[in-house]
Amino acid sequence: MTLNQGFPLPAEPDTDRAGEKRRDSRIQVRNREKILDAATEIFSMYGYRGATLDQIAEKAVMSKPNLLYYFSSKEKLYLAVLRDILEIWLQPLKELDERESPEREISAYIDQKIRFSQLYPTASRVFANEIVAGAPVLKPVLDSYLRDIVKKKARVIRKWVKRGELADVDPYHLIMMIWAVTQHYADFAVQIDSLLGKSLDDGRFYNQTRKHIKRILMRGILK
Amino acid sequence: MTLNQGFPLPAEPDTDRAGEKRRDSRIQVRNREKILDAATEIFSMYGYRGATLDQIAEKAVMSKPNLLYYFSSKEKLYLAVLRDILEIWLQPLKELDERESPEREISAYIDQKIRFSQLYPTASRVFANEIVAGAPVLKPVLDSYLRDIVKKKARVIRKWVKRGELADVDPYHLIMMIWAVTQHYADFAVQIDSLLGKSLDDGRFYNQTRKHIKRILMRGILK
DNA sequence: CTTTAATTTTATCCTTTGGTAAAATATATC
DNA sequence: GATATATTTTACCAAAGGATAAAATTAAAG
Repeated sequence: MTLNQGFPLPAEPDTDRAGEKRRDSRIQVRNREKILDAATEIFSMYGYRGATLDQIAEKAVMSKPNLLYYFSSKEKLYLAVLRDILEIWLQPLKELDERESPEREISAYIDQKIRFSQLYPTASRVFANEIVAGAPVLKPVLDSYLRDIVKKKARVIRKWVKRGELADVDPYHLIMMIWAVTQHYADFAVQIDSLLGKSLDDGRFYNQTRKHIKRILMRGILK
Repeated sequence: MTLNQGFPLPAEPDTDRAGEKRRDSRIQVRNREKILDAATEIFSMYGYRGATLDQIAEKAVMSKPNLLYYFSSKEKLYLAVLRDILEIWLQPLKELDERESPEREISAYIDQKIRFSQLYPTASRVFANEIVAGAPVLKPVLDSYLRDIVKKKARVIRKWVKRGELADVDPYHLIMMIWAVTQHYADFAVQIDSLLGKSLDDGRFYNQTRKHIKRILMRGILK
């Protein structure tokens, strides 16, 4: 468990293979992708420690040593998976724009988050797993990168409140509330399936969910 | 991974040791408790597969074979942990009473859920882990027991809506929204700590959180 | 005190797992 | 088509992990 030696998130396209010649042959790209997909699925079910390279290799239809040819260790592979996820996970928040109305912006934000849950449920679960586990790898990123972005966006929300366009809500709690609710539909999908027999794959259910979340939240925070 | 052969949840006080003599000596009780506590903590960090008996034994200050003297397998231990958790997890929902006002009842429900997050954050994380992993063990319980309770309580909420005491909300989405938001503070505690340097252990923060959640949600759903 | 039963320790087993070495095969370049 | 390079396979290894056996110790009962 000595995973984590600082996280080279933005920039640095690839942890492995620093400064090499002729990278990314056709077959490289295809196999790396195959592996990352398989790894995402396995990590989402068993977490970092619980996942095994054998499982991942099997899911990627590839021998274990062959997998290790592309990612030289389980840790490197996990980092690569997390890096991919973090990028798409963070994107939407950055777009909150104070010049627009909170109604429009927060609504759009919720849309994007629920979209993410629909499109990348397994990725969301890998992320959830990592955080629930205490973020052994991502902690540094949360403490720096995420912290900064959220602080910035909290300021935006506070501005809306001051302008009287929003009820007096705490920006941090609001953001976390949106995260909690939207991610729930990906992370706890099994539970939802048990209760309703539905998932976000179902377009009708997706829209119903989206609208419902938005209705309650927007009603709760708009003046 | 052949965990799960039906879940003997309500009733059946103990999976192991069915029908034995002289159970529960002083030392038995103490050690079982010590083990369950340690196991909860380890399972919450690594999930079922990722946790090891060595880690659990170490945390319980006990040799591995000694641990296995009390719980004859990792699986049995996990089941025991989950059973304990499920019991306290489910309790609050059962108490929703249609004869009272939704304002009062839902408010109380949120209070209880956030209380749970404060009192048993690691337990909450074990549960989260299990669900995120696809509920390999709890699926049967979700499909039967939980499903029934939630269905019943959905009816209560629907009644409130019909009576015009509540906005036109979908009961299932509402329940899940409450789950999502309240559990978030336990399950994603590291993230919250990164962003705010606070946790529900902090009484001030606990109350602020509780009130904030309630304010937004209640505003969102009351007429 | 003994004697019996419960608890703990020590030694050990077999399987799984992350990872390596080196041979074999396929692909690309000239 | 020969040569060099990239990819894949086969055969392993050492450590970790769940579990058992049996001896040693401690606690309980008479």
